[in-house]
Amino acid sequence: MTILRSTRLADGTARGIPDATVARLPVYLRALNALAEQGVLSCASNELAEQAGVNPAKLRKDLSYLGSYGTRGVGYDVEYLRYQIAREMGQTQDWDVVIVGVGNLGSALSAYQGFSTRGIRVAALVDADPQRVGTVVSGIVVSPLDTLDTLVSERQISIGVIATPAPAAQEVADRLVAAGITSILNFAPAIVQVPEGVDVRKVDLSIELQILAYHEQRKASADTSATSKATSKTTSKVVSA
Amino acid sequence: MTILRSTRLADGTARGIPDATVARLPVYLRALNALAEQGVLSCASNELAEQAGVNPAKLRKDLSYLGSYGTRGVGYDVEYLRYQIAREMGQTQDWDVVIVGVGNLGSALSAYQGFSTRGIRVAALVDADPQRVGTVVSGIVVSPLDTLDTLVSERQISIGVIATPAPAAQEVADRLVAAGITSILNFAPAIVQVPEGVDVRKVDLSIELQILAYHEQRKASADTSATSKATSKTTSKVVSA
DNA sequence: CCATGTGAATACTTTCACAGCC
DNA sequence: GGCTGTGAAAGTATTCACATGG
Repeated sequence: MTILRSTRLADGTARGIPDATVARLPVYLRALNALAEQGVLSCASNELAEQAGVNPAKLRKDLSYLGSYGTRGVGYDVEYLRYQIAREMGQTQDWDVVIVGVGNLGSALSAYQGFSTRGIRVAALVDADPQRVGTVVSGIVVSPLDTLDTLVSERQISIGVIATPAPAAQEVADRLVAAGITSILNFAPAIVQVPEGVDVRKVDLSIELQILAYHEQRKASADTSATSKATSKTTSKVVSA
Repeated sequence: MTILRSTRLADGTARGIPDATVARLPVYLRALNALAEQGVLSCASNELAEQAGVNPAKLRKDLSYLGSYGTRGVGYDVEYLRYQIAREMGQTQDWDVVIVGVGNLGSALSAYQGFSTRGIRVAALVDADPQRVGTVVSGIVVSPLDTLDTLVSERQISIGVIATPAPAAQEVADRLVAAGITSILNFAPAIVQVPEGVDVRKVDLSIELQILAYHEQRKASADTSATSKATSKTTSKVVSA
């Protein structure tokens, strides 16, 4: 809906990194971590871009929003750049999340290995089902839904994850907001309404597959039209992530 | 990397729906289904847009790429529009997917209720671990990784889902491509390289949380700068999905 | 009248191409 | 010489505002 971005902070500091760039910084971070593990100390934008799966120019433009952390004629110091991006992304601290809904998806998320190394810590699990409350999932005791307020304030939780069925999503979002959460990741296939100032990101598993199905369909029909019309140039479509 | 889009098909048919629009059509479809279930027969762009969580103008523009399926002064016929979008998205047929990797995430995906009503059918499960092969997950027997070719061709599978750990992702992608798959949804936190003509979409759970953490951090620092400098206008930032 | 459908305006993103600096 | 950092250009996406037609 509405996106207001300050290009300049109140104090006059130039900020306001474009959304598209913010979404890629974690990818660069991961690529840099991989390089660091291989013992690579320095790299050029080409190499890093290749690792990250993006165009080198885009990588450089993205990094330019953070500052000038490279050396002309040389490249980037892996460790230094890694630190700068991590700092920008707020990864110098750990972020505690609460997962609401401990079904298949919620359980899988709570067991996900990739979070800890990215500054994400699953601090609490919550479920509305009394049958699940009290059970231990991934080493965490599941708490009842109405303890959200206490959990959030006591454990300094700043991010909520909705992993419930769709019908419960809006109520859970309301409760998260009431508990003071201002960032929500929603896996439920439902649109949740939140007050201004609260960020919601949505991950919808079927939608991703539906988008792929759409492209499959187009490929298929392009093929048939190509065979029926020998002179037609078929469309090649590549969307690399 | 490279995105080539044909705005016009070989036969001259006007096509080439923008990517951003394609990504939203499933959302509209879901909203329409919800309305249909409530017994709503007709709706205006405002209502549908509200349900879908988008701007009405954007909705109308999106729909205009499909054709003129509304009635001026009235709105859209729910069932008719639903069918038109479904057809455009290739949802008049079912799409079979194979999930590679039956760990926590793969299991959760195979049990996911939301797929069947969206034209997605989990047709096969595959894992490299001999311990898992032969076990039954969500009613499907897990097959060994090297039977991919047979599975894909015999069951007409067109979409592959990678739900393995990161190090295995590239090899799995290669095998999927070798088996004839041209659409891949990758949940592994790794960039996979694929040949031209293969679509890859990536869902990265930690990245979504890292993006939220970034915004949290900005909110926090905006707050502190606001308290330290009473006259400064703080930035309000809302990104609704 | 009223809500759609759409040109035109605006905003954002990507890519190019080269000046600038090591 | 070579690679970064960045203006400028090209390509997409969103939003506005109103002509259009039921």
